[in-house]
Amino acid sequence: MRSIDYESELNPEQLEAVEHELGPALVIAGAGSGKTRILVYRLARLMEKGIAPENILLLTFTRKAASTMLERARELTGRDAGGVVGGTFHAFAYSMLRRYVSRTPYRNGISVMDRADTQALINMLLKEAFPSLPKGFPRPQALASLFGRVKSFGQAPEEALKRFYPHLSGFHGEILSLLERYDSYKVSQGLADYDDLLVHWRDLLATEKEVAEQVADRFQFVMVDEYQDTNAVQADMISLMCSPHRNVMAVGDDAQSIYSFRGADFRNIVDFPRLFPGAKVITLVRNYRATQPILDCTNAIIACAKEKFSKELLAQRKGGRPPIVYFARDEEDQAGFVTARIADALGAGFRPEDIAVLFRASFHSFRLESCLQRAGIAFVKRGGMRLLEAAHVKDLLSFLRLLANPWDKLGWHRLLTLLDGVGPKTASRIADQVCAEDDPLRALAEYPSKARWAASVRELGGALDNAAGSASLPAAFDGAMAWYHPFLVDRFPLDHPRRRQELEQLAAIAGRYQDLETFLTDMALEPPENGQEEQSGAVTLSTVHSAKGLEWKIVFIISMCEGRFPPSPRGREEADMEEERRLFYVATTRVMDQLFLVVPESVSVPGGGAIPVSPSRFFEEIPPHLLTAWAGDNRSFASGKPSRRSVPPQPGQTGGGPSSGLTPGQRVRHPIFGPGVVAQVLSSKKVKVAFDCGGVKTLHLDYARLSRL
DNA sequence: TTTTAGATGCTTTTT
DNA sequence: GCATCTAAAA
Repeated sequence: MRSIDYESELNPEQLEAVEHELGPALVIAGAGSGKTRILVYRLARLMEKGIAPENILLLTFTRKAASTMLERARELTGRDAGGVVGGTFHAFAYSMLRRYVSRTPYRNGISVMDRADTQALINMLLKEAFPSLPKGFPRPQALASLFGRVKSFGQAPEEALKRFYPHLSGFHGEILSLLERYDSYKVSQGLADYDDLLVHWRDLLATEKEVAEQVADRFQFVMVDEYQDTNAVQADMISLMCSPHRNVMAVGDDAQSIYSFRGADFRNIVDFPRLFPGAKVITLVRNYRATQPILDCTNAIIACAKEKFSKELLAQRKGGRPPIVYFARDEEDQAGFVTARIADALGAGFRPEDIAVLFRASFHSFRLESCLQRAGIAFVKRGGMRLLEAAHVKDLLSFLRLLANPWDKLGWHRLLTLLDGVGPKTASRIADQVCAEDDPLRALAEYPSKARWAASVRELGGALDNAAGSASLPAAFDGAMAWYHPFLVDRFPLDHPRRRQELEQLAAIAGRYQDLETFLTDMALEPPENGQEEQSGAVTLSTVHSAKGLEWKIVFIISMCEGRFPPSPRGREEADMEEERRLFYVATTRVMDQLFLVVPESVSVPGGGAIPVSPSRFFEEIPPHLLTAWAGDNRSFASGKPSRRSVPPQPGQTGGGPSSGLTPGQRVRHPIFGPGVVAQVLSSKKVKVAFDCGGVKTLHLDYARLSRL
């Protein structure tokens, strides 16, 4: 076994956190300050001190984070850390609920619903309650997120409604009764949505003293990662599980709280010392990831946050270059710029894995994706539409789900409506009839009807019945594929080969499972990341949310304009802007060496066409001298020619163009660097400007949007 | 009455 | 691209 020299491998603050043994502790770990390192080393240290792995609980944001940390702890100590229970709050709560299922409202098993199921169920109940939706009543999607919000608030639903949805006050009664029906339906059908897993476990801990004691006894040391993204129910859960021994260490960064839309409240982290009086608070600000010019910028961004634990990151690395800003004419130009710079970097010896492009919302990268494809640059995309949410995957999973639970009306509905001539009405009728039987699968196979769709209905029943009898999960999967394939081709004439491939990927994943139930649960709780995730030789494209906790040498943040990042402020509150700022902070703290901020001057709108947009408001929060404007050519990668930029002169601005008429001494304003004076005219396209904020910049008039003062 | 096709609208972010 | 809405066809 290797002995670890903690003093030399950790800085003093890290060491303090790692050596912490008993009692509550809160570690405020700034971005890049070695947060994972602390958790891993502390895990190792606890085991070294003789704590049994079984007595340690590690709650993380993704299962992957947990398994990575366990693996690293194992490498560090040479001991098996496999006894440590680690995973997401949801997965942990689910496993506990299963253990104590007899004490829960659920009689038999619990199956986990994913978002699509949740949506479908709400839709069904909504239609039952209101055959036609009252005017102004929230739509199914809005209702689903409302329910989630209300339940993760952790208090009486009425209170949550009053607090978060005052504008719906006219419907509160209806919403509450719908919520009640939704909850009781799930219990009666053995279903649980994400929030139910947390809420039921919390309730069990709160009401059954014996359970709480047993759990506290089992998990004597609890570590919580990403504490800033916990919601009220999760905080309750921690408090209930840890109150006997108080050996809980929460690690997080209030500045990186970006999940309030699903009930996370960064005040949890601020309140931790109050929840656990006497908690040791350790703050880590030494940043090992980036260089000071980058951190000056990120510090400036987060300094504008209204509520936070104040801290400034300090670079431990020397040198470095400030972020580079590029103004793109439109999204095509933006894509071309990023592609060209990526090609440059690859040419300069960077590996594709060193590079990432980040954006606020998944669809922002569409243009870039096709541009990269044309350029022959491989990429993987994280975040956005999950494999599981694609229609064809849902179809196939519905088939499998019916094998596990033949009374799953939602599954029936989905499959039956695929059949020619069967719409929602017919599907519901058949589902109701079949579900009343002891063996719904067989009942469908023998479904008596003379309608023109009767044969295809019986065929579906036969396929299901057949697959149900198959020996293994892969065999059942094959059965599902055999039945589904004709529908796949019919429904997706354009891209069914691609979709088929995805289904085969899914089949490969399913092949690793013994048991159908486990497979389905895992799919809901920890969906596979888009296919071959850690694929080497590929640049990463990612939403900012999915980039949390990761780092790259070169990072591009694209679509840095109003309406994209932040998204249109329509009906949004200041609190949302605070979260947007934190999100921007998360994005900028992913970078190690070079950060590019790309600002399109126009973006395309759904109907086709483009509208002009202004740079993101967050630029106003960064002192201009901390940024550099891109001064090189933008070679359009596809054509190999410099892209010709003809920016139409905008009101109050000098257009690009040779006759910009700027002369030394002229006062100008730059959207980012602010006011300044022209120091020297280098060519018809280039001028040197001395900015009032200090700093002389050479600006390319095609790129810089200078306005005369 | 039910189904379907065709148009429209609308897109944060995720366990 | 997807889900929902609307108007025409079975």
